[in-house]
Amino acid sequence: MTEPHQCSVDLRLKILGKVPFFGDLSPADLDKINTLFRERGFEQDEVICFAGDPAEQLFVVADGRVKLVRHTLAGKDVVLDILKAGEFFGSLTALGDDVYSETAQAQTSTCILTIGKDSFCQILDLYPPVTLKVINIMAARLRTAQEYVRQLSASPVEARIAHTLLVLCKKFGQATDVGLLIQVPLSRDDLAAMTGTTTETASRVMSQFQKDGLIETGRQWVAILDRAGLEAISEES
Amino acid sequence: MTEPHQCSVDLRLKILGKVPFFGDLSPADLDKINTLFRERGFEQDEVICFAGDPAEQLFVVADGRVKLVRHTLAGKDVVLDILKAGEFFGSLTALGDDVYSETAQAQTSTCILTIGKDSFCQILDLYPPVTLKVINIMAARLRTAQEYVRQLSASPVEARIAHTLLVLCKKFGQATDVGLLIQVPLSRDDLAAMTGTTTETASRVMSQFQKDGLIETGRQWVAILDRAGLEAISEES
DNA sequence: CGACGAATTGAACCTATTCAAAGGGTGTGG
DNA sequence: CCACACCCTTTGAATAGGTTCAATTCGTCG
Repeated sequence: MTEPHQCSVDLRLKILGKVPFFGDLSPADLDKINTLFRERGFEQDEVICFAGDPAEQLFVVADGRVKLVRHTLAGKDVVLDILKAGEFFGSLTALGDDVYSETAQAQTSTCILTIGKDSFCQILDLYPPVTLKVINIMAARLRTAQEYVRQLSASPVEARIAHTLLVLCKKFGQATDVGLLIQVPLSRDDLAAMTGTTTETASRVMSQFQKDGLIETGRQWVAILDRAGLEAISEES
Repeated sequence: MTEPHQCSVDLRLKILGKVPFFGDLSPADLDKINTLFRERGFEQDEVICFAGDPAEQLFVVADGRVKLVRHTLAGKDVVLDILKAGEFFGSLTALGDDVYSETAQAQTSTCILTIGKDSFCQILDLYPPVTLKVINIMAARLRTAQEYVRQLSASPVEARIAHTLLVLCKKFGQATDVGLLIQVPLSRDDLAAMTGTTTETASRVMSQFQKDGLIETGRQWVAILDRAGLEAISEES
C-alpha cells in the first residue's frame, strides 16, 4: 500500500520546472539539470535524512509530503515545516563541515530527487539567475521562521493553532463539499509539534474550533469552514 | 553624548572587508564597492528602518549595536537578533513588493552603511562568489531562527535565558576581571523580548542565576562567570 | 468484527503571567 | 555637590493558561 514512489521522466521534468528556482529555465536547460538529479522513493514515515548526518545532498520533493523535524533531548519533537512537490530541503551550504540541522521524514509515500552539493554549485555557477532566486526563497523562509518565533513568543495556543491551520490551508487546501480540506495527513501530535504545545491541548483546541463551527475534523484530517473566524482568533494578542 | 557616529573612509573599507560576503574580495574591488554605499549615523534608540516600510535598502552595521525587533498588536515586542559591525540587515529580496519584516533600532550610537537593492544586485552580478556566501549566511541565519523556534517550543524559561546568555557571550563576550562581560547594553526588557517571556520573569531568573554564582549582573549589563553551569541549564528538557 | 492507534475528556498540578508596590542606580539640574 | 526624578530592577501574592497523568471513546484498517 505504501510503496515507495517512482516518477516517470516526464514527471521529473515537470517537477523540476515547478521548483521555484528552476522555473525560468528553458526546457533544454531543465533537461540538462535533470541528468544531475537522482531519484529515490520513500514509504510513509520513512526518514529521508537525519539531523546530525553530514549534509551532502540537496533534496527536491517530486511527489508526496515531507515533514521537517527538530528533535529535543527530552524527545519532544518540533515540526518546522511540511513540504510539497517543488520544494527543497537539505544542504544549502556550498561548503563547510555542515550537518543536516533537521530530520526529514516522509509524511506520505514520497518521491524525492537528490543532487550532490557540488553538482548544485555547478548549476549555480552556470545559471546566475537561479542563485538570485535561491536567495529570495531563503529570505522568505527566514521571514517565515521569524514570524513563527514571534507567534511562539507572544501568542496563546489558540491563536497559534488557528494560524497554523490557515497556513496549511493556503498551502494544501482543496475545496470539497466539507470545506477546504487540508491535503496532508495531520495528527493532533503533528499539530502540537508545529505549535509548541501538547497533543492534549491541541485536541482540546480543535474540539472547541469544531464546536464553534470553524472547522470540521477527524482522525488525521482537517477541513476549514470559516477562514475569517480563524483569522480573527489568530490575531488575538 | 549619544552623537550619531561618523566613520572615516579607512574604517568603512575595513568594515566592508569584515562583512562576511565581501571578505575575499581584492582591495581594489572593495574600493569600488565602497563607492556604492552611503553612510548614516544614528543615535542610541533611534529607529533605522520600520517594519512595514517598503524595503529598498540593504544596511551594513559599521559600528555600534543594532537590535532587530518584531512588533505584535498587543505591543509585546520580540527581539530577533542583535547585530554588530560587519553584519547586515534589511532588504535581501532582489525584487518584489516587499517591505521590511522587522524594525531595526540602534541599541548604541551607531554608524550604518546603506546600499540600494539595485546596486546590491549589481554587485551580485559582478561577483558570483559573493552570491554563494550570501546563500551560506542566509542558511546559517535560517538555522539559527529554527533553533530559536525549537527552544521556544520545548524549553522552559530558565533554559532559554541561559541559552541566550551563552549566545550573546559568544558574540559579544569580552574577558574582564568580573568574568566574560557582554558588550551590549542589555536590559531585563530586552532579555525578556529575546526569550519570549516577561520582564519580571527575566528578572527573577537572572537573580537566581546570580545567587547561584553563574553570572554577575546589574543595570543593563551582564557578565558570565560559569559557562559550563549555564550550558547545563540550557540543555534542560 | 476485532484490535490497535488516534483522539477525547477530566482533574490535579505547576509554571509563568499579571498586577501592584517598593527598592536602587544614574544622570541631570539646582 | 547634593538632591531629586526617572527608569530599570526587584519582589510578593494572586491568577490563569497550559501541562501532566490517567482513563475512556472513537475510528479505521486488517
